[in-house]
Amino acid sequence: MSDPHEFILQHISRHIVLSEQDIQFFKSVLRHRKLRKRQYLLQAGDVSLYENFVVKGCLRAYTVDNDGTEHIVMFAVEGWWVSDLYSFLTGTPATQNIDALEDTEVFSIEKKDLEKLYQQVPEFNRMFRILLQNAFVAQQQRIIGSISQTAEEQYHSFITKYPTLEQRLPQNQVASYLGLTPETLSRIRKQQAKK
Amino acid sequence: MSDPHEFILQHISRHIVLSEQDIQFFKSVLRHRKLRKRQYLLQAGDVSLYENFVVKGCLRAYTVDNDGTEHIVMFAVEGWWVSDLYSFLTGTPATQNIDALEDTEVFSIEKKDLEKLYQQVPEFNRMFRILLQNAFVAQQQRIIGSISQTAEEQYHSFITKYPTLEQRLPQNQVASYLGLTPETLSRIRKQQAKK
DNA sequence: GGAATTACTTGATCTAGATCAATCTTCTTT
DNA sequence: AAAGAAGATTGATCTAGATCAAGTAATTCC
Repeated sequence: MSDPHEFILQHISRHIVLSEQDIQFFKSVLRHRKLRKRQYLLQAGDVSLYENFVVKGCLRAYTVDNDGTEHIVMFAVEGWWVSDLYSFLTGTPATQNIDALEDTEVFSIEKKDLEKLYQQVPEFNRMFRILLQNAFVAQQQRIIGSISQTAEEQYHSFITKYPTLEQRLPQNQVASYLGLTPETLSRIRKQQAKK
Repeated sequence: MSDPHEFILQHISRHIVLSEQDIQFFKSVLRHRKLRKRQYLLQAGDVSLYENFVVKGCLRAYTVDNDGTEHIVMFAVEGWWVSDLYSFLTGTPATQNIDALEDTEVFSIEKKDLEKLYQQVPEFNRMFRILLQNAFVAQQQRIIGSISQTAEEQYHSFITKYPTLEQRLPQNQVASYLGLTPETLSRIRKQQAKK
């Protein structure tokens, strides 16, 4: 499994079955890239030209508001796809930044190639349909949490849902994902330690 | 366009092209239903057995928290699809309620039929992939708004994004969608009227 | 068409979480 | 291994929006 192609093909085979020919074509559109920790994969203002699959490491997509505060849109670890989808679909400048929280390896697919892929191997429509359904459900839950739960409840949901992420991420990144300040999250953790 | 089948077929033809045979099969899996205002399409606790397309009227999907407060997950007007997707996919009891804010007509597709549809007319994978991409983008924006904007900013974003919905919905429903109390929304509107 | 729900408004008060500030700890990088 | 940067903690204070309460305006429905 040290071969990165092996890893992505495994992932895909969970949802669709590809012929040897399909696999060859798919591999041919993948561009393998390595990012150092803190390196950008996408900067707000540029157009998101690629859909990216994380092979190793961890990325974050985030926006920066008027007073310079970062707000995390999503994390992407091994097996996740990430881009600024709106920018990718429309060709308009990205509002999101994507950078590496750890040294990271990705496969990137260019938009034109992805379109070709959908045509030549329509099964990929099915795969992304399924992945997007799952993302849709997760996002709805995050929205409901965000509008109906206290900070403490949201944090608790987060660690139950993503126990490994919680281990792996700096606390301030989790705070930003939840829409809290690092101070508030620190206090919540202190509280919980008592129990 | 008074024929409801005409309406849904029009919508679908924006994304995919169907043969006469495909159309016949598609129509055969649609169940047309009418709901009175306030009538449930789905109650939390029941399994979401259908994916529903709104032909006429307006639905809301919402959860109810421990103190009985409702939180709106989404609205669905003409041309939108709605279900408790998690329940629909997994067969587990729904956490969401769906009911009618106006007298409403929908087409419902049973899960088994939808699966058959994906098999017999794989183009539907493509269509739902595209619709889900759009939903993904919209939900990301809602999440970012919710964790980074003030109540006033969120309300402003809402009316710019959904001007017709804003007209059509009771104010307290909009408040609930935004995660605000009706009192707060009322005060925001009063503020804005001054300007 | 009038009673009864349901929706909206306005005021007074409260509170969860933000902000500001200072210190401490843990990683990075050389 | 030491210096610097980034992350975490703790305390004091502030504030946006919630809650509680009471009244007014719209709808709904017999």
